[in-house]
Amino acid sequence: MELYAEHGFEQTTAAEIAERAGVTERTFFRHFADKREVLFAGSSDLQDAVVSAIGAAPAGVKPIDAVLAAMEMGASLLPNREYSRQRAAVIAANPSLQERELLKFSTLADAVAEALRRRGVPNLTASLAAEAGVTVFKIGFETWIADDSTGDFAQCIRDALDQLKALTAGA
Amino acid sequence: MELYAEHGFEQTTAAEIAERAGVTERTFFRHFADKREVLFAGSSDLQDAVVSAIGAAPAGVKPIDAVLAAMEMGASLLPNREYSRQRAAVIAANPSLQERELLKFSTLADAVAEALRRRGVPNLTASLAAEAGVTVFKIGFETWIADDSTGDFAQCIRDALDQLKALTAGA
DNA sequence: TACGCTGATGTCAGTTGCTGTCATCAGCGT
DNA sequence: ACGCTGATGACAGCAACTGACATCAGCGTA
Repeated sequence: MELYAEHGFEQTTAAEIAERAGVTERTFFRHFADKREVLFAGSSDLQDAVVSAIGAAPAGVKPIDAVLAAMEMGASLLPNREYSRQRAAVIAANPSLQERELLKFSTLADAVAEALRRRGVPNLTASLAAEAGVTVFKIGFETWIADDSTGDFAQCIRDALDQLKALTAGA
Repeated sequence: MELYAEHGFEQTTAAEIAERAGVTERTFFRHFADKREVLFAGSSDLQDAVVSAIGAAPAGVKPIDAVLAAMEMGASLLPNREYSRQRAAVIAANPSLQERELLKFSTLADAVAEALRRRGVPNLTASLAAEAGVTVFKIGFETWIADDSTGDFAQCIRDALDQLKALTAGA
């Protein structure tokens, strides 16, 4: 993060990261699949928590509500706002990092959909609920780290879902 | 596409693609930013069509309906189902290609949101409507190329949106 | 026709991300 | 003391890209 924020992602070589960490470049690539993965090390923890939260929801809870609760819970696992903002800035400055982040979200959505299906939610419904959940998480995150944001992350997510509901409500 | 489908994406070198095309490797990289971009050459056409479709919607149309119409229109620009299926299989077999596809969809969503804002749609609403539209496009596409699919692409998209509406409807 | 401009291509060298392979070495149980 | 195992270092190598320069075809113009 230090090197990426200071010199930019592309200008930072793997050798420099390894040197800063006091190891060899080869060792660096044993710990991280590639240069980008460094910024997404904790994403599997988030996914595990969200998936287990879905599984722990009481029976009878509607899919979208189970997903919302899981996302709010996952929101509490993120680092503080200042760090999140800096990390987001690094990612926003580089397309290949955006690609990786999108893949992580996509993988998360697939895992959420799978967790819903295990609860008996039909195939298409599970996929759509999962995608909707990830979308409100993403948009809620953007709102949260925006300069004029005041509320907490979970509130931002709820607001986004309310907006989505209003949007899709038939006329 | 031929080489990717035959030997796989990673097993195909840029030199081989260039040779097949009768040009130098350097020339190949002058036409495509990287190895992956070959499979996404037409994505900007799709984006342009969708964005202009949003702009052409009659005033007073609700955002979600304008987006739906634009997505149905964009659906008609894709190649036939057999080719789309083969291309999807190549992408599904390689994570880095999935990343690129996700980035294209994300860029499309941003462009759609921007087009909505030009129509006076509020910021957050525009983002959510755009994301919802891309989601139903993606899920509709998956349904369309599924083995047991019968209807056309536009119908798959409408079905996905109907499901999403049912999902987000309050109890 | 000769000239000069422009855009596309070829050539070549170089950097960097990433990988396979083998040696080394610390820790740890027997 | 011995052997096993997991982590690391050392090294060579491949392939994706990039920058710089030369070449060449086409094309308008004097």
